[in-house]
Amino acid sequence: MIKTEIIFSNLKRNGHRLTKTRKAIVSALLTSECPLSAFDLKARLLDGDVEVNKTTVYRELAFLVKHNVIHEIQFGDGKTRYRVCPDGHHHHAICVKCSKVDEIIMENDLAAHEKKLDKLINFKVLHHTLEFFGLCKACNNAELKKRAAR
Amino acid sequence: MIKTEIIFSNLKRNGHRLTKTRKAIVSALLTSECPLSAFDLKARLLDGDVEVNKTTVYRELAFLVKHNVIHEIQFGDGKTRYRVCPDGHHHHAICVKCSKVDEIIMENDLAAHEKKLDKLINFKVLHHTLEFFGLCKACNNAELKKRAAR
DNA sequence: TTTGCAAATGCAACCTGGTTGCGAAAGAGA
DNA sequence: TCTCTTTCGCAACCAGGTTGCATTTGCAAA
Ligand SMILES: [Mn+2]
Ligand SMILES: [Mn+2]
Ligand SMILES: [Zn+2]
Ligand SMILES: [Zn+2]
Repeated sequence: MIKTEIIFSNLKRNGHRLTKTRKAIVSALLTSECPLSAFDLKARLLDGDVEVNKTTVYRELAFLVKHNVIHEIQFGDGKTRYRVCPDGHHHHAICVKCSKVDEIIMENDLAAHEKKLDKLINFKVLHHTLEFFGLCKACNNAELKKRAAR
Repeated sequence: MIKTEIIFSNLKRNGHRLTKTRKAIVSALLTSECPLSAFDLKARLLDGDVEVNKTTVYRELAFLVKHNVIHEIQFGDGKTRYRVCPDGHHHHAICVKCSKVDEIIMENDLAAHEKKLDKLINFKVLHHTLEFFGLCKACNNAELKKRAAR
């Protein structure tokens, strides 16, 4: 069974409706290579001939977050982005040129640092965010080429 | 020479004016125990009988960021916060209850991880953000007491 | 000390991302 | 098909932040 079907049947099983908006948003987020903002999403739905009001988009996103289907990501540019909940915790490598986003999974995450925080200042970590900003392969190559041409 | 004087004389030396707003904002950020939003700042200036228009606050903050006196911090709640540039790179431990913010300096930061990113996916890291969200000592103690009382 | 000018300020209007109230439309089980 | 909710669209709203423009102010040269 593909991921879309799993999500849809879980929602159904929990007594939620499968509206065209709901299906379209989940599908769009599943097929997107990077997290989407509400605005991005609205545009994408329109590409697939599903016209939805922005209020509906926001409400549907809130619904899907509440039911653990998707989650929010903040890149600090004032726009909340969304993606389908991944199987595990991870971070992001965000290209400052083209905005491409890669998921980063760390073998030994920051558990040791979190324990240290507890010991040193009695701070009990509930969660953390770690984002890397820089140049993706393509953008870095482009940059190098430009520099070589001079 | 105290930090305030160093900052003021640097600004002066670079041909910038020392307006009452500028001095008040730098002083407020220097004495604040945590990063302040534009709104927080405006309120604090008013406490010190310095009334400033919000536009002026934003413009002054932009000026100070541009001249490396302060820098922005994003905690993902839609408000940009500001603090005086610290001497080095660091992270934050943010209490989800009382919003207290502690600076965290890591002995061996994430340089190894950044190198790995380069090797594995050719991503050139320019900078990163790492924030820990959880309960500060006081809030955690309060929580424990509450639970014990039941 | 006065004067001249660029830098800084206040105000009103604007922008963007996101939210709310409410009546109308549409899922889905009976 | 009927009925009960959930969901939808619309218009109005809110918060954080920005812009254009006319006025004021810091400060240094005269
Ligand atoms: Mn992690
Ligand atoms: Mn670091
Ligand atoms: Zn890129
Ligand atoms: Zn706290």
